[in-house]
Amino acid sequence: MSAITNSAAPLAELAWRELLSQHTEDLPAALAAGPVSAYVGFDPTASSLHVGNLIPIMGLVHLQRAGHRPIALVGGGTGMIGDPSGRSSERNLQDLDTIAANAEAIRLQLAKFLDFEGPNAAKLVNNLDWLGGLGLIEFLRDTGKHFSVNYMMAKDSVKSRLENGISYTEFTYMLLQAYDYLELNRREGVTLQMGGSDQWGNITAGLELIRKSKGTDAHALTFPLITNADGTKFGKSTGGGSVWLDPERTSPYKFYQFWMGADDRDVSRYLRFYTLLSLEEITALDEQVRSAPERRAAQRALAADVTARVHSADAARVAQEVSALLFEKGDPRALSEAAIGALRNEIPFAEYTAPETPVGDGIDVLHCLVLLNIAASRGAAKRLLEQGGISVNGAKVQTAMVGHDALLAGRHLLIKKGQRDFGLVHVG
RNA sequence: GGUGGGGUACUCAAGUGGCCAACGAGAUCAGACUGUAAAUCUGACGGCGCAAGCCUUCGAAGGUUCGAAUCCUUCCCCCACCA
Repeated sequence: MSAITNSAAPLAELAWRELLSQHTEDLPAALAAGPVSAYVGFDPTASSLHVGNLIPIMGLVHLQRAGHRPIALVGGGTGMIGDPSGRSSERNLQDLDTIAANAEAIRLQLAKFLDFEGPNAAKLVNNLDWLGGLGLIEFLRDTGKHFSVNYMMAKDSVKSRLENGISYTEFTYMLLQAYDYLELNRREGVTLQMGGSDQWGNITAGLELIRKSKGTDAHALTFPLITNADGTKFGKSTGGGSVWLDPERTSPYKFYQFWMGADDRDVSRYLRFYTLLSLEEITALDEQVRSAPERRAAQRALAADVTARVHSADAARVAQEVSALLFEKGDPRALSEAAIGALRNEIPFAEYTAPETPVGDGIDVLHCLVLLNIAASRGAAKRLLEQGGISVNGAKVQTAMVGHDALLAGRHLLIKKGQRDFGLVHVG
């Protein structure tokens, strides 16, 4: 997969994909000169990466495809400090065990994107390995000495926090990141660090440190911040929660649906960002968005591609089939028992248990909504019902009770909230 | 340590003794319209409850009062300036 083709190619590729924010001037020459080792850092603040991390991951992927060597750094050490970049308030510190567990989980997720075999095999490192045993005196002598406070205060990440306060700990973050870069430069010959555009300041601090301690140059590259056309934050599901790469947190079906829901105005960019489809293929899909937007061909391609990469080709196929079942087939009452069996694994499912104080005869739909976690409380469920937001087996319902005769094959109820939130209940 | 300002629901932000579950905006959810899109309009938006109503909330704990987010006391935290 990673035959060395044209080492300078990734820049051209990143450029047409609109993934370049800024980079150091002589980076093109460095990439053209031969394989380069490049790294991106990931914060182990959660036990899973989310779709917001995909851009830097894809950056590594493109680099590796062009024959360079990608290194993913898990911030087991820096994660205990917290990066002030892009944040308005102080972080909560996390304990060691949590961070170690998170770092390991993230490592496994990254392994899905990068090739760890071959001449330019990817590598995973954890900065706890060198930061953990770093002494304060040593750090101040060798690293702190190279930075003036004036320089540090001029960085955006610090400047924007001066009004509301920033702890000494977070203030020091950029030095630790700089130290990481220097350390990787020494250990692994890394000469390129990449990251989101908010990382520019931290990355250049690293360049500074390498230049001052070793007298050699290194490079920086940043990716643009991703925005949605409607101004909302990228990477939030319709429920407002993050879209995670971990199937336990965000099911493959939900994940697939997240991409299916992409705005027409965004989908072309997302194809460039998050898939490896060629410019020709994407241009063809763009054309389809223009001529037949209602077919959502681009969204389908996007969802299928990303789901397959993050989960598996199988998971993507199942998500696709389930989506077709829920959105494209006519009457749920015609669903076979086998089809319902497949749904059970993909959408929220609950065994029905009668509420403690039954309101009437039959099956209590409000209770089902609570069981399925589709509604937070019975009161919320009731409001949804009153507003006509609830369908059972494809038909709107206005009453809280449905008779047992409504049950589908295998005694199930298919419940829908709004346009696209489904749940399945089995009545024993 | 001193002086002044501030801590209100997911976020921003009104509210200075009863009309406050708390103005408004954003976010979110639902409905109409649609294409699983956008925009627009409508409604909902602390919890429980069919309802009447009950319960919990305005940094924390006490107190005054028939009644407090609003007044008093102590404490915690943030910001600015001064030392």
